[in-house]
Amino acid sequence: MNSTADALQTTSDSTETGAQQIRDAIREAIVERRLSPGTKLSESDVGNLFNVSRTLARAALQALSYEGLVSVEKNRGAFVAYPSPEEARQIFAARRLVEPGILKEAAERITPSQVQHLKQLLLEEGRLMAERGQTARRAEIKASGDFHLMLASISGNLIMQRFMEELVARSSLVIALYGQSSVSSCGHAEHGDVIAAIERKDIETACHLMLHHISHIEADLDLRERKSVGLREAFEQ
Amino acid sequence: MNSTADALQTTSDSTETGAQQIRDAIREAIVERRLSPGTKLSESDVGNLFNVSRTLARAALQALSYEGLVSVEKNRGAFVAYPSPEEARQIFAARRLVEPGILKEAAERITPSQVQHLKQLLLEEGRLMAERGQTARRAEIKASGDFHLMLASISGNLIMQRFMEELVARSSLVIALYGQSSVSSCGHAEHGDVIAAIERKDIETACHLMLHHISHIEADLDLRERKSVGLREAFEQ
DNA sequence: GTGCACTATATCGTATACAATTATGCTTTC
DNA sequence: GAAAGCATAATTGTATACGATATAGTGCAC
Repeated sequence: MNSTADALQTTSDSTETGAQQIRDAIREAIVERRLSPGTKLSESDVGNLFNVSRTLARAALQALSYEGLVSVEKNRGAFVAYPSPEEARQIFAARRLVEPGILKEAAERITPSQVQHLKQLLLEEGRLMAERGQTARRAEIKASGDFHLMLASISGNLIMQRFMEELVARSSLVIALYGQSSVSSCGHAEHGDVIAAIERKDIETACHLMLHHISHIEADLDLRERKSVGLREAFEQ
Repeated sequence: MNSTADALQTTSDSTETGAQQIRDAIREAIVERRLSPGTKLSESDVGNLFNVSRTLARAALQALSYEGLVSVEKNRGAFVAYPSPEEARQIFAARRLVEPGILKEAAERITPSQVQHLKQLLLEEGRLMAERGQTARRAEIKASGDFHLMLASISGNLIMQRFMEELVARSSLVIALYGQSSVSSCGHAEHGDVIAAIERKDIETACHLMLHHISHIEADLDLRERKSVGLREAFEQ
């Protein structure tokens, strides 16, 4: 769709196979929180929805399970992932572990035009925050994640880029589940601060700001254990 | 035949679905370098080898492609991944980026019994280095990687653990392709040094040792670009 | 009325079948 | 003899079919 998404595609043949298209469509729905955690994704339903056979639907669901966005239970089916509080903590721990390193790499290689691109993304993010519609909120969620993905892309390491895509997507699920404040992507201003630090080549500060930013997102979550785990099962389909 | 599958399957959970078993078997074969990079993995051949249908073979190959161990080309088939020199550099860059962080986490949480376990792994590694058989060499490769995976496991972060599994597996492919010295897993002594530093809680030194260790592995590679890329295509099936 | 057993239904797991695409080899022509 | 084009074979892409497993609904016994 946008340049970011295109840049993230590693080896995309112009003709993506059917399963990949379905996978991407479902992933987008999950990340934009149109699909709630725990929602059952029946192979037949998915197939019917996209007018393909169960074969392709199944392949797409399998792919999403490798990314941690969908959990497939043997002989029971696929569900939009329902990350546990512990899983949520590990996701943010992983982000704190890798994002400073990615930021360092990115700051060393960044070009002026890429800085402009980052600022543009920030502007777009701010514009969407002002709006009040559902679609605007969804676009805002996406833009907020795109900031982190853009940095990974600038770092030039495709492996870290793919890993960040997974972490950002899973973060979206976690926020959907445990987020408290109405402003889900609270760190808009913090994004700007990071860019500013990058621009004046103050990498050390940029890393610290990034770490605080990630911790702030996590701090907005309510990660207390919910009742019994069995209860979750009762609602997951 | 079954004998092959059984021999490869070390920890066969009865609950694992067929495709997963096949995936694990092929992955092990790739990591232990019984399958060379570029080898064609035809769906029919894989299916016949494991006495299953193409459906399961295809699913297993897809799964391996998500891990970066197999590359599937549309309408052309699956091949054992043939990482480019650039890809190899990115793999090691990623390892340098994440392993110090993992090590820090692990060092903070490690228990005395886990230290013993690490030492035991090191001993096993050394024993295998002394032997001269093909199977010993394969086991050595595995043990060498297991050291890094064990640290990830001790860190307690499942996400980083899975990521490290991918990186270690792909490193094995890279070493198979570009490794020069006969001693492929050269860093046996370095593993010991890292453990020693961990044991005396000198985390800073441990991280530095780990970084050097990773760089040493990479330094043993010959990552100069090979002739034309087209040539590779000529041999890959 | 409660609990258990059994059947019925829906969904997943796997195999097979057919369509689409690519690779191969032969023939033909210059 | 070399190159181009067509026909054939091989392989992948996708759909359908059948068996296996879990869920739920019903009826019976107590």
